[in-house]
Amino acid sequence: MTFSLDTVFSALSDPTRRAILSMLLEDDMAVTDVAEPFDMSLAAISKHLAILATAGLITQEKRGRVKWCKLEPDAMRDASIWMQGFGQFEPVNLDAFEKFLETELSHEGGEPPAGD
Amino acid sequence: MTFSLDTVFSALSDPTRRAILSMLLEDDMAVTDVAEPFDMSLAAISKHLAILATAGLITQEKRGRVKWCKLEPDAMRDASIWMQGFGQFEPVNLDAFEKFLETELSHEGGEPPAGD
DNA sequence: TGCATATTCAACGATTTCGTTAAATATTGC
DNA sequence: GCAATATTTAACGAAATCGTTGAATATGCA
Repeated sequence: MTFSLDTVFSALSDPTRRAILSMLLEDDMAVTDVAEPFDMSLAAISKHLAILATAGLITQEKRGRVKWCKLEPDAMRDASIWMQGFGQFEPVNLDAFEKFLETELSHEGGEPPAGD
Repeated sequence: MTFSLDTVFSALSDPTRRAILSMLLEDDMAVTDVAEPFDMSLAAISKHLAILATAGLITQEKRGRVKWCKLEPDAMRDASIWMQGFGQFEPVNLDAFEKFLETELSHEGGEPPAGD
């Protein structure tokens, strides 16, 4: 499944939504728990989550009365690649490079990425 | 100079603006020439360029009565790094890696980039 | 000086975005 | 069934976004 650069970049342009994505990096979370640290109504957070879901950046699965939010970083792939087409982002790409190698090594076996 | 993720992602969320950035990948351009392929008023394009400039994604320099627009891909650096923090976007990072090496080599002498 | 070219500014309207509050809808568990 | 919990929906308002048109403003050139 692929999502438009429009919706992905637009979703990422809001600081609340970026903060939510960072939180989900740690673990899946229920809507209420996502909302907790923000000084904003639950309804507002619910809408932010809907926007993230539309962009494909998260998925939501309802178990019982709780809706769990799960990060889907693959949705950033196209956007990330698009940006990479513009160049090299000089000094810090050394970090990116290290990270690159790191992941390459950790993947050693070359397990196939979960299909999307 | 660093620009906010808010403004960068927001600037990138519009297809017209992304198209403009792609055009500028080829060469610097005057405002009128940027506008030419679009089915939109010159004033509208002028505003899009202002948004790109505010985000740091382009710079504009007036020479005579012509304002030249220049791509500033470095402004994407922070945003790109932020995204990389979410993962590795597997297959295509090989391309990114090749590009990385390529630039490393082409920089061999280490010419200082024009200061900004 | 005066006209053409290059670009922006100002005012406007339609639409979207971001937040609010209050009410609706599930779902759980006694 | 009833109360508590989890989440969304609806209606609203303020502000931002995206485009338009028409008038300014600079600059180049004969």
